[in-house]
Amino acid sequence: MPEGNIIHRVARVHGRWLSGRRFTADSPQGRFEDGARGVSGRVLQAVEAHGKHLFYRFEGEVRLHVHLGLFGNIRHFRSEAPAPSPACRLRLSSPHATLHLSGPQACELLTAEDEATLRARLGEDPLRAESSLERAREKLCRGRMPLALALLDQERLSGVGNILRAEALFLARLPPLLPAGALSEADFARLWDVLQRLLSDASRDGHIVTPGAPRVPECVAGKKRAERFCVYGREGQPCPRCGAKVRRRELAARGLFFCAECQGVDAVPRPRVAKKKARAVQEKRRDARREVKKRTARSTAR
DNA sequence: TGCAGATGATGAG
DNA sequence: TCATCCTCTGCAG
Repeated sequence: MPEGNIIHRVARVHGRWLSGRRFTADSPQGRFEDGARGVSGRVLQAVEAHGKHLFYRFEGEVRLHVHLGLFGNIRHFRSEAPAPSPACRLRLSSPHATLHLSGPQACELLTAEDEATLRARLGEDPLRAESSLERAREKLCRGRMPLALALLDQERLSGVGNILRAEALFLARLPPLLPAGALSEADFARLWDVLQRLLSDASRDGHIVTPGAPRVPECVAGKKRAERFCVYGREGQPCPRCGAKVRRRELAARGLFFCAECQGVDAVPRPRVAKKKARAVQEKRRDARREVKKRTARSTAR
């Protein structure tokens, strides 16, 4: 259930613990047997995160790409590992550490070229050192797509998920339905700053805690996850800033949480997205994805 | 204990 | 826009 912060944390921890170790690999679930054979017996050289994607580089230019999606889960064990669950897609084992990957959306071997193609498609990641505010603004702030949708588009900005979207827009006091192209330079700079802070704190701490959220100290380790947030999952509850009720609405089949008072939602008309243009963009992206898949299939066959 | 919903992405229509 | 993949969590009973 990860957003970019968790992925970066995983990359950091795995890079520290697992790099330099030689792993045997298998697929208890059986759906990644060929890939596991390709990795097995190799030394892990580096682990990198880009947005919500993980890239494991093994000796011999073998690259493992993992995307956890909504359901994916990755567990690591420094001491003796338990038996893997039947859903375990990939198990990486060494005498010092074991990793169990289950339910990923993507678990595949890529060539260097495939990886470069995939990464070229991703937007700026606020947690990556080489990310640039100007490039991020250029990619995010175009067109009439509502800001809340644009933030989840990983080709515009990578690593932001539904929680971060809601919390960042709240902290930056931005209306979620504002057309991305209408965002001013100053507003974008504020949003970028908020995203960087939220992501880096969450990557360090292991969970997102929004500054100003109600009853933060008591709930961090507890079950009431929504109380770590200002608006996400708090529909009908008072906004911690102004006391107005937090609202929820569906946007592209995802729940969007916001405070209409603080974020000036009612002042912004709902944008009309140019359907024909959006469809053309979607088709272009689909073609690009197919091309990567084809190349992956060809390289696996080799 | 069982079930609905979810921190994503993709393909079909 | 909707269905699908797939697993886990939180809540109701």
